[in-house]
Order: sequence, then C-alpha cells, then structure tokens
Amino acid sequence: MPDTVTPADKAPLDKTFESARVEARHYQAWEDAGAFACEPTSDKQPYTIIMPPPNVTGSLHMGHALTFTLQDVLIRYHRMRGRDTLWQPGQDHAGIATQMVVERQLAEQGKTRHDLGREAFIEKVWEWKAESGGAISSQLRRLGASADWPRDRFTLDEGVSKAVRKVFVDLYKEGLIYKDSRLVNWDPALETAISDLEVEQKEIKGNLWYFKYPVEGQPDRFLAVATTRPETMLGDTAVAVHPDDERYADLIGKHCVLPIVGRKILIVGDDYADPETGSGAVKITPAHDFNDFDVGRRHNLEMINVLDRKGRINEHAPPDYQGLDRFEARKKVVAAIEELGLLEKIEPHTHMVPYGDRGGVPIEPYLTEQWYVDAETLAKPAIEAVETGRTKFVPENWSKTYFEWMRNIQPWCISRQLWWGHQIPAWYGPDGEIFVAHDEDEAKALACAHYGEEKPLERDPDVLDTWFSSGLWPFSTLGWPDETPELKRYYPGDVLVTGFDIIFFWVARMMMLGIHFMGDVPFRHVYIHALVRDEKGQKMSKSKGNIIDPLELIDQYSADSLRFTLAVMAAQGRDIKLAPQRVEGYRNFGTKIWNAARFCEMNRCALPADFDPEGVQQTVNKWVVGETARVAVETAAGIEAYKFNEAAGGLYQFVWNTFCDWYLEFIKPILNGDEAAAAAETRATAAWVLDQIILMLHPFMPFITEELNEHFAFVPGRPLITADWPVLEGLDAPEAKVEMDWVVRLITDIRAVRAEMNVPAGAQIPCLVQGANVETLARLERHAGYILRLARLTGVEAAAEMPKGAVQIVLGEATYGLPLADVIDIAAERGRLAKAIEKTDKEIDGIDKRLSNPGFLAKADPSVVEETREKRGGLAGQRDKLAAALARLAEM
RNA sequence: GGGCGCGUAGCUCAGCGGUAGAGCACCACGUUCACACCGUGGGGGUCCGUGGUUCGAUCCCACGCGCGCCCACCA
Repeated sequence: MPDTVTPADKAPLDKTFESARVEARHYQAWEDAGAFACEPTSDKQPYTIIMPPPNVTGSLHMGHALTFTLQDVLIRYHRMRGRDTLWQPGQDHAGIATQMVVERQLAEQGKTRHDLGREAFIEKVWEWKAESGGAISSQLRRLGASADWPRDRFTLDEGVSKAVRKVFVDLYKEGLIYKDSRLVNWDPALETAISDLEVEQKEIKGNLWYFKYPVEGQPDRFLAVATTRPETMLGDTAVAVHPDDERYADLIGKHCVLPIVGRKILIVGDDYADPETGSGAVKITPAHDFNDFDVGRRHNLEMINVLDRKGRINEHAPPDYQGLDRFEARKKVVAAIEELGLLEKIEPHTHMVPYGDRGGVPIEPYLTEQWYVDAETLAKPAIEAVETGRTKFVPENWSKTYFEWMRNIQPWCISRQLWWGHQIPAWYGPDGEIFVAHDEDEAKALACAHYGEEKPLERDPDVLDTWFSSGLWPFSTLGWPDETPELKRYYPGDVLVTGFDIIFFWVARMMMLGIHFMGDVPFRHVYIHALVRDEKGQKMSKSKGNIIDPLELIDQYSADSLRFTLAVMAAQGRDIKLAPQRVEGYRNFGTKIWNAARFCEMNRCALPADFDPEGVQQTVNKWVVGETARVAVETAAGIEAYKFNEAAGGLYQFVWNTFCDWYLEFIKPILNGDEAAAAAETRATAAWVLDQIILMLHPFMPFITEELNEHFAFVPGRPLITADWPVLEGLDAPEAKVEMDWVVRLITDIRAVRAEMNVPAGAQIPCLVQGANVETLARLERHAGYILRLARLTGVEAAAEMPKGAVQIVLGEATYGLPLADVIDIAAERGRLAKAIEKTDKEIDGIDKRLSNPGFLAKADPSVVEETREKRGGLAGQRDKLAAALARLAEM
C-alpha cells in the first residue's frame, strides 16, 4: 500500500484550533462557490426546508440558534446525501413589532406617526429596515446556516405581496373572506384590533365590586350585580337573570334604572346568568364583553360603545366621564356608586385579565367592523391532512394540540389598524359599496361597471395581520401565483422545523392556505423542537436578565461548539436547559478532534486513493472500520428520525471513546513498530476513519470539519459540503469486535486493579495467566503490543500455578495474576475478591430465582431462557475462579 | 374547567418489559513521544408514592403527590 504523506510544503496544523480565524473564511468560500444554492435544473431529488422567517426587527437569540442549527444539520446532511437542497430564507415584516420600533424613535423626537402621515411614515420604516433591519441574516451566517441567500425574501417584497393580494381577492370571491361587525380584542395602546392568539391572559389581583341596581317602580328593591370592570356599567343595557330563578321570576321583562347614567335597562331571562354565582343577576354590557355580546344578540339589546380607540370614555357616557381614561373612569364610577349608597361591597378578587402581547396593556372587547377569514371552512381539509398522515407531526403528540385548536377554530380577524404591512386590497365607493381587487385600476373598473360611471374610490386604510402573509410563505417564496419551475419542484417542502408556540399562529395557517391554494399540504413533516431555557429551567427573558446571547457563546467557544451543544441536547419532548458550561464541554470535544487529527498528521497518516476499508488485515483495523460503519448508520438514522441528540451523542462517543481513547492508543505501537505493512495499513485506516469522522460531523460542526478537510485533502479537491455522506456497507467485523472488546476489558480490569492496589502509575509489572485456553493464549500473543503498553506490563506469561502473593483477575476462563508480593495489602485484596464474589453470587441468585420459576420457563421467550442459562454458566465459572483466587490468598 | 408533558446518581439528562447508563461535578493517581480544553481509576441511585397487569416493571395500566406548559368568556 502506498504511503502517502502530507505535502511537505504544507504547514502542519496549529497546536490549537482557532475557530474565529477560520469561520468567516470558510463561510465566505462556501457562499462564493454557490455551495448553498439549490439546483432547479438538476436531476437530483429535491429536499426543501422553508425557513421560518425571523422578524426583521429580530436579532439572534437562543431559540433561533436552536431551530436554525437543526435545520442546517438537516440541510447539510441531505446535501451530502445527494439531494438538491433548498433552504429558503426570508424575513417577516412583523407589522406591529416593526411599526412600534419606528414609532418609538419618533416619540423620542416628540412626534407620532400621525404627524408624519401614512406615506412618510411608511417611508421612514423602510429607511429603518435598510439601516437596521435584517441584522439576523448576518448573524445566521455566523452560526453557519447554509441557506440559499440569493433567494432571500421579505414578506413585503413585490412578488410576495402579489401573492397576498391574490389570496385575499380569491378568498373574498369564494366568500371565505368577509367583513363583519362584532366584538374584537382591541388594544388601546396600539389602537388596533388583534387576534385571539395575540391576547395573553395574566393573573391579576383586582377587586370584585358589587353594585345595587334599583328596580324601576319598586322602591327598596335592588338587583345586586358584580363586576371586575366597573367602568363598563356606563354601557350596560340590561341585567340578566336565569329564566328558572324563582327569586327574580317576577322581574323578567321589567326594568332597572342604571345608576349614574339614569338609563332604563331591561331585565332579561337568559341561561347565561348562573343562579349559583353571586346574586344570580349579572349586568350586561353587549359592546364590551364577549358573553354579554351574545346575550345582547339574543335579546336584541342596544349595544352602546362607551370607549374610544384609546380606551377613553366617549360621548355615549355622561359628560362628567367623557375623555377619562378607562382606569380613571373606574375609580370615578365606584366613588359615585358609593355616594349613591349603591355599593354593596368590594371583594378582593384574583382573575385573568387579557393583555395585548405587544402593546402590554389590558385589551378591551370592542365593537368594530373588521375583515375575517372563514377559518372553519379552511380548517376542515387541514385537519384531514394530519388525520390521514399526509402531514405528520414529530413528536406525534403535537398533532393533538393542532387538532384541538383546529376543531374549535374561530373566525380569524385579519385586519389591523396599522400602517406597516399589506394594505387591504379593498376600495369603497361613495355609498360604501366594496370593491375587492388586485389593484386600483381593477377596482376602478369594477366600480365603473357597478355604478355605470366613474366614481371616486377610497381604499381601505387597514393592513393585514402579519400571519396572513406568513401563511402563504411555503408557496409565495417560490414564485406563486406564477407557475415557476421552483414552485413545481420544491412544493411541498419536506419538513417544517419550528417551536410549539407558533403551531396555531403559523403552522395551522400554512396548512389551511397551502392546501386551499396549492391543492397539497405545504410540508410532509412538522418537527416541533424544544424551548431553550436557562440552566435553572426558566424561560429566558429580558426582564429576568437571564438571556444567554448565542453570539457571545460563538465568540467565546465557536459556532461549532454551540451548534453541537444544541443538537446533542435536542431530545424530543424535553426543553433544553442550557448552561454555558455545556458549550465549553463541547468546545473541548472540538479540541479533542483537532488533537486527534494532529496525531494522525504527525504519524503521516494519509489516505491512499485505492484504499479499501473492506480489505484491511489487522484485527484492530477491521474492528475500527466496523465501528465506523456502525456509527455512520446510527448517525444517519438519528438525523432522519429527528433524533438529533442520538445522532450527535453517538458521534461524540465514537470519536472520543472508540477512536481517541482506544483506537489511537492501540495503534501507537504499530505505527512505531517494525512491521512496515501493518504500519502502512494502519496509517491508511486511521486516515480513513478520520475522514469519515470529518464527513459525519460536518452537518453538526461545519467549520472545524471544513478546516480539517481542506488541510488533509484526503480526497484531493473534494469540497466537504457536497461530499458524499458515508454509506458504509458490508464492513461489519463481528469477530474483530469480540476480540477487541475482550482486549479492552482485560486492559480495563488490569488498570482498575493497579489503581486500587496503588501500583505506581508509571511502574511496569509482569503478568501471569493461568488456565487460559489456546484461543486466549493466541489472542494474548496477537495483541501483546497493545496490552503491554496500555496496561503497563513487562509481559504476559502462561503459568501452570498462580504464585502466592499475586493480585488476581478473573476474565473468561482464565485468571490473570499480578505478582505484587511486596506491595500487596492482603486484607484489601481479600476484601476486593470477597466483594466480587458477593456481587457474582447476588447475580447468580437472581438468575436462579428466575430459572426455578416455572412460569418463566413456560412463558418467557425460549431465546431469553437460553440466554439466561448461558449467563448463569458464565457467572458460575467466574465465581469458581474467584473463589479459587481467594483460597490461594488464604494460603499466604 | 379541559389538554399536554415531566419527576432516574449532587446537577443536566439518556434508557422505556429481563433488577440501571452518559456528560458535567466530586475524589485519588498521573509531566506515557495528539490532547491538562488531557489520561487512568473510583465513589455515588427504595429509577416520586401506592396499587394493578405480567413468569418478570424504572419501563405498560390506574390512582395519588409534586412541578412545568398550553387552551378556556364565569359576572
């Protein structure tokens, strides 16, 4: 076998791996080479991941680091498997979040967006985006994300916007988008409607105020009602009691006089009133409470809106209250009621208060006209797609969450009273007639046809919920509605990788819209990953100050370390508690690989072009080749099953234990020995294994592996990123494995005894073997090189009788003795052997119990019974030898 | 009120029908010609509790206890 050597003109590997120095260079080289680009015209099978578009305001946090690491692992792996990979990147305009950022800047100058006007404001936001937006894409590059950057999309791009308009128009025409006047969740801070999902329930310690409403025409008779929001009483238009509640039966149909306001309000009988709760009577404010709204509809009650857009009391309330903030009004109402002697009591009351997740203030149910999507209709096929397995959740359990929500889905409010976003493509005629169209010209034409003449039109000022455009992402990014080759090729995607927190927001919407417009699901798998928490298991948040910045970890420990840490901790169904110390640990793993590589280099390990791993002769080489093949299969299986922890963990163990701790140690004597052929084969094998490690680790640790690939060039001119993933078949070497496992065991046992007997680590001692069979003697002979070196022995010699004063080890049929007469502590040795016997006895007892159980013999699998018998035989033999060893000791 | 998940070595977690594993931490030893970001060895566990299914349970089932999370309109 030719003995290739690292070219002499090449400087050897640095003593340590300096990640910072190479990361940017390799990334640049990949990008320059177009290595991340999809190949729409190739004949490869496509593999697609649509990247969940981070907010344009975002900067890389740990959750991003996790999700994008896992996606990159999948992409890099499949790229190496010869797939035409598309990782479609993009960013989300994030309506509310982005608008808030710019509004905050304006506020610093004492201005509001209204001072600028819509057009100027939007221009300002675009300016902001150009300057500060999109920081995340350079941060993703630092993480090593191999996305197809030239295909980068923004949700407000013209192409995507065109898709948004078309979807709106089509759904409108189909009757699946409509305008409706009903209660919405209104955010008084942002002055916009928000969807149910954007409401966060917070537990608040408040009060329950009990008011007495005088019954009309019956002095001294009152109806007691309770409320957590006293100010809403200004909009009360009824009091409800249960129709079967005898206490109030005579009052149904009569009226109360609403205190402060003086309005006559109806007393209605309605099931909604629970006789068991409070007084059994409940005030009804149809315009400011979801339940009351329904009651109001049932009884045709007047709906009086008493709030304005900012949450202040409006002109429908008595003059004293007008213009007051809702919380000011609350105090004033309570004071007034008390003054009127109508305040029955105040109870402290802890309850859930809805907050806007962006605005951060309590939302108000508010009566407005908004645009809605008929989600119930769209949900049906989306539910079915998961039921029939066309889209599968991983872990499967999340489909329950999905079903739960989809089966109870509410109309989706898609209009927002914001400026930043896709303006709704609806125009209004002078009489309020609605013209939904792709553009203004079309709207004008429609209006003209409708009115028979040209009329001035006004466009709907509202914009669409950000998730509306996100919901189209799997096909809008591929060119839809145009029939592009990319659309045809890369839809549906293979997998969506995301967190559980946006199953409703996003996954559900993509499913609904994807199926509706593309006729097929948007992705085959939905892999739901964990949440990254801090080391104490707390959610990371700015307010807790426990945020770990992934970029800092990259600076400190390298991108590879962070990636590997996240991957190895990404077990399904469990959150990741991340301690920076863990990243340090996996940085050490990188260093370990580096040093192993240096060892190979120093020993002139190189990969001959014609190297055939199947043809190796040395047992140790057969063994390591077989182990490499095994880990290659396991790693691939792990990645394909989204068990990243198993894939990465298996590699970790293989590299550190099998390759570094054992294989490299085994081969040292061979490399320095005088058998040239064996040495040459071993050098080649070591290089080959190192090369497989570089390949297999690449999806997880792209930078260090690229550096090593470039340095060694085991396969000259091979770009690692598109190299073939190791598919290693027919390399199993069961016999070599049995043999090497035995060697490992013998060395480990001898080392343990040495340590226990306090034999100086450096001391070389002889070893005697007694009772060994021919095979064992042959093995000892064959592997003497490793055994002597790693167990620090001067030699192993067969002996008919074990001499007195030897520390004895039982392994298989043989007993090994280390003659340590002068250092041996008889008592300690006796204790050690006795303990070993005790342990064996205990195990034998357990097995006997099983074997003497008729049920076990009758019902257990015969192979299990057979195994158990064999195990007992082995243990019994071991026990006898240990007993013999103890007996010999007694003679001393 | 519904739903989901978790409780295994000091810590973080694998395992998920044949009486327990890893990493980190800890202790001892070690300047062996890749690596102290290292090597070798070691200690450490009623696998939350109680029942049940089974020849056999950490693993399956039921209940309980404790801890998370999600959804939900109780005045």
